Amino acid sequence: MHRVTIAEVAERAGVSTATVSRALSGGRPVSAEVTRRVRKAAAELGYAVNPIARALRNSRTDTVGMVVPSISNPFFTSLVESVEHALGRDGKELFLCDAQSDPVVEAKRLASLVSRNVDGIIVSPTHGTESASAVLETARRLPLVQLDRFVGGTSTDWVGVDDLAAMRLVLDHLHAAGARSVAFVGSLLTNSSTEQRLAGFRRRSAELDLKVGPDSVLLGDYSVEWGEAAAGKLIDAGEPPDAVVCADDLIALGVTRGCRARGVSVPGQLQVTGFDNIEFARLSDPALTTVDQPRERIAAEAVRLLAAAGKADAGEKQASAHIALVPELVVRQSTKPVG
Amino acid sequence: MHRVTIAEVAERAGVSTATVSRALSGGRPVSAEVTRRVRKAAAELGYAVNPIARALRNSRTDTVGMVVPSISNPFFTSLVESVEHALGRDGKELFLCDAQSDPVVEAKRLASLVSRNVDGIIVSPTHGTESASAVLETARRLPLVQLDRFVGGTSTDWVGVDDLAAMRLVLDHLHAAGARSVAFVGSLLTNSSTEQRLAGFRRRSAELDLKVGPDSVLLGDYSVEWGEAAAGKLIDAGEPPDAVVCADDLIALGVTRGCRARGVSVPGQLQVTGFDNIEFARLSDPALTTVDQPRERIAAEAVRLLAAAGKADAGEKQASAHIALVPELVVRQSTKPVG
DNA sequence: GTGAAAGCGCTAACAT
DNA sequence: ATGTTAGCGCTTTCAC
Repeated sequence: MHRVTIAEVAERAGVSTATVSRALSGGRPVSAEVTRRVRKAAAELGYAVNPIARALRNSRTDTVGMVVPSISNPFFTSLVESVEHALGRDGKELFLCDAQSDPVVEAKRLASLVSRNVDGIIVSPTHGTESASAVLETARRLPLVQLDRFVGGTSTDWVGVDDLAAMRLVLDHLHAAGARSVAFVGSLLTNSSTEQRLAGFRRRSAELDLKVGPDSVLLGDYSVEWGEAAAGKLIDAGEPPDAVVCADDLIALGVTRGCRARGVSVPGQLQVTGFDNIEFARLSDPALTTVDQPRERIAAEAVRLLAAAGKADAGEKQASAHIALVPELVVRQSTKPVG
Repeated sequence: MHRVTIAEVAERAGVSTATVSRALSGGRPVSAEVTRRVRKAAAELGYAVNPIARALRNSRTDTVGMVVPSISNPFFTSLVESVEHALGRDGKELFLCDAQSDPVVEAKRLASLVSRNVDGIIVSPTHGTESASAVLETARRLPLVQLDRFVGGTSTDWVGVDDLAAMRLVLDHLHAAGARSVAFVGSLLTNSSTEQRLAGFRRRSAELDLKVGPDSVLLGDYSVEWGEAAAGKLIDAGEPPDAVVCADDLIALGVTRGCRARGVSVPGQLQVTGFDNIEFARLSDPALTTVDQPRERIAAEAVRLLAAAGKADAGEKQASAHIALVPELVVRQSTKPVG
């Protein structure tokens, strides 16, 4: 139950601890013969570096921290998987934290990651304004990339999807599928995703001359329950729209349920679209037409930015990058087929 | 961009570094006056302990590692949430790792957690046999609790659900709901969950004199796709059973879809049950009758065992505990109402 | 109750 | 190419 240290390897190989360090991890030249002896000794003893000692010495941990708003939201877990893929290629590990949709918890997690000397942080902020101070403060101390969502003063790197382009795809499709009046169901405007998507929705629906009734923009939260409630409001108010555009798939699944509960057929009487393309979007009935986020690409860009920031770190802050990737529309059965 | 150290706090408070350490974290007595001065100095400087230095010194990290088979399985993410709750109460943090359903990745993650000196590990092994060596090896070095699933030689602590009791609940319900022939759809017998559940299924169906056809036990993996395929096999073979018992909710959702695709009504012609009670079990149509796992309780027990093992660690290994909690049946619309 | 000093395991200067 | 040594920031004897 005793941990093998570098000193024991050194003794066994008949060299100094410095040489062991260099032979195993160092960039510095060590003779082939010695390297071989050291490797052998290390293997025999079952030596593994102590990352804690190394981190204390190097102030580098080869670990990236990630904070997501909610680990139970399938979109974020799929994003986590993609980030792990991308980091794996660089030999880095991921320290994942759940903010539990609470900016206070989020701030704690960020502080904890900083104090643990992670090499960089990937965060999708829970709240558009309340998360701002913690995120910006963290960004002053460490390389930080915002993913998907972002907070107010966008002075940090960000990677996400082009929400405006996404809404163009969605509305163009609905227009082609015969919709003439549309509604939008999102979360309260406390995060950038809904904000951007709503802006895109308004702009494109105006351009296409799609009617948006006065009570046709409903904001709640990212949940099935809210989608269900929103569908109720739209239908019970009379004159429901031809189509409902949702800010994420969970909401869209709820809207679909709400419609069914009230005997409104989807897509027959009312078309529904989602956003994110989570697995259940494909599995629900009717399968959801939605916007597919290029997760792997998003994750890869984020990891790249983080690595770049880590290197440039010495040479003071460089200009921050905002990378908006263009998403794809996945057409399924919750919207009408287009000629 | 400079990190405040204990030395600076000491200087400002006019005391030694040892005193600062004792005043802030130590159990040792420090005069009230000095404590106050130290606290003040620390606050003014914005001091926060460096967990890495502390860990190197103490070989304790106040961090627990957790490894789950798949972070995209909603059951495991909900379990993670519960574990976080339980740990939060002890002021510990969670280092979460995804094994990507691969024993090789799992072994790497376990090794990494060990080398990072986490105080203990909670793991739900991906594989009943292939995970065994890594899990047992890890358990020799650190307090370790298996959650939900477990590997072969159960010489470590384990917390989960009483699968046999669960199957009794399920089959008793189906029997009361009029089913006379039943089938079972699970994953290959490479993990304890399916194994136990299948054993419980066989025993109770025999006791109740429920018919289990020769081709009525289908094993694949924990996925919607497999459930769908399995439903196809059962139906296409002719003489489908009255009810299909599934080893988890994802499979059950798939079976339901498969039935619908073939025009078999659920629960009219065929009843379906799941296991876990993930969120989508409630949301699917028809809503799924399933076994609810007492996640919070499972998590709390796991954390308690880990803490106990941590303390007892000095006094050599104590007997390991196997805690099987009794689950509840949640009756919804995928089974027929009972008188 | 408080201070001085050693040392956790590692790596980067600085020798040689 | 290799060895010697200092020190990352903290806690904990051991003195007083």
